[in-house]
Amino acid sequence: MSRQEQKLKTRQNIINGAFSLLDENRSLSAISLREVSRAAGIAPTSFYRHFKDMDELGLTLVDEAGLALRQLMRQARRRIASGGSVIGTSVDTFMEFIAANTNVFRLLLREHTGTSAAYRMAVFREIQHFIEELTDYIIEQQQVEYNIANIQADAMVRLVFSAGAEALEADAKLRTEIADRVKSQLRFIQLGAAATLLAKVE
Amino acid sequence: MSRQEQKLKTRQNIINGAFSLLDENRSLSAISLREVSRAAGIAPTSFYRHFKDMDELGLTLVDEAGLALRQLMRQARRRIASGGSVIGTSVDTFMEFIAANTNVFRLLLREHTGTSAAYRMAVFREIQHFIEELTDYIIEQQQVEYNIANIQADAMVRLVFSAGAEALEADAKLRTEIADRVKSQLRFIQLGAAATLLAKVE
DNA sequence: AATCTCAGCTTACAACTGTACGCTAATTTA
DNA sequence: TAAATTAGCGTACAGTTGTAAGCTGAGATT
Repeated sequence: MSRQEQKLKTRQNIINGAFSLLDENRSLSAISLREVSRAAGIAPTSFYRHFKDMDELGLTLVDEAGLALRQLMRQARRRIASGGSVIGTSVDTFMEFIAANTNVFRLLLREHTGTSAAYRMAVFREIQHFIEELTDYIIEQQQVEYNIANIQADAMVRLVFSAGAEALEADAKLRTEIADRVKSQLRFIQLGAAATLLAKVE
Repeated sequence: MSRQEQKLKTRQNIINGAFSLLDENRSLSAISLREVSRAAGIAPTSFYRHFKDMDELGLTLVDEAGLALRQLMRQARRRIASGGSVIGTSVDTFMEFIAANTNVFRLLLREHTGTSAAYRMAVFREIQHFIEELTDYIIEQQQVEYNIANIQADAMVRLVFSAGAEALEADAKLRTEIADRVKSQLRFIQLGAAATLLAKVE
């Protein structure tokens, strides 16, 4: 194996090791450089050959999580395109994502309100990106003006994320209840936004 | 001063000291027993005369925060009763609360998705309580059935909390923008819920 | 083949943590 | 007044942390 390949592999070991430590009771600020190194199978000081410090690793992890989020959005669209209700399919896809990428979602959720301003802003940017994509989609689908679509998308994303947070700790049965509830809530918003639009046209 | 009085005072010093440490970059799990003791002006080991461990102190802090939340609800009601729009007044009162009790709100927000299951559940209960109160209020005001009122209240509380999180890091100008946006979102939900109700009646 | 580069290692240290143990001094109780 | 209780203190210890310093050996370059 070439030197470059080996280095990339170790880097990935560090990233995977870090994600594996981010379970239900550890946040980024609670995992130590030494732990991550241990999980990656390297000496603590070797960590510095790959990342300046834990903050740099943390931002890398947030980036990876954002990437996963964008893939999620693409998958939801694909499913809707091949015939599915927009709200129902989106929420179901999101819930599946959470179940399959628990630690990734938890990272976003936790660092969104976490103790590092840099992480908070990084997560904030990823979520804003998500909202913007949804805004475009709503404009396209419902022919609404940007402002209303954006407010609507913002509310929807916040509710879905909040429901996701609750779903993280719920069993299968409770999860479908949570999913049903958030679907109702998204419909309320859709209806309300449409009504507001009509009122403006009059 | 009697022994009992002194003890209560020291206990309060510990609680206040802990709150003062919970600024924008420290969570409950990130403040140490020694720091809290230092802030309270006692020796580290004296801490144990008041709390079994940091977890017990943490739960006490969450309780205090929940108390503040209930007072907030009462104040909003009073203001609405003396002539104010429900949504506008509620949001404004909430935003004032956040500005005046930043660390209290931050505690709730952070521990809601934090690393301790016990804290998460404690905060969850406080928020549920908040949602229940709002549900009753909506039923009373809008004569809606429980189920719809509860889903509506749930969405409203989640959006307001989420907006509050954003407001924590915003300047005055951005804060009013956030407040305006969340007001629009709450109106969407109100309209949507009402429309859903009508559809059911038909 | 000789030299350079560099990922990873070992050792070391100062700083901080929670908490066990036993003491003191002052209030409370008998 | 004598005895009991207890809030708070000082000392001590083992465990963890980040990271500085310098070495090694193998891949890369010339």
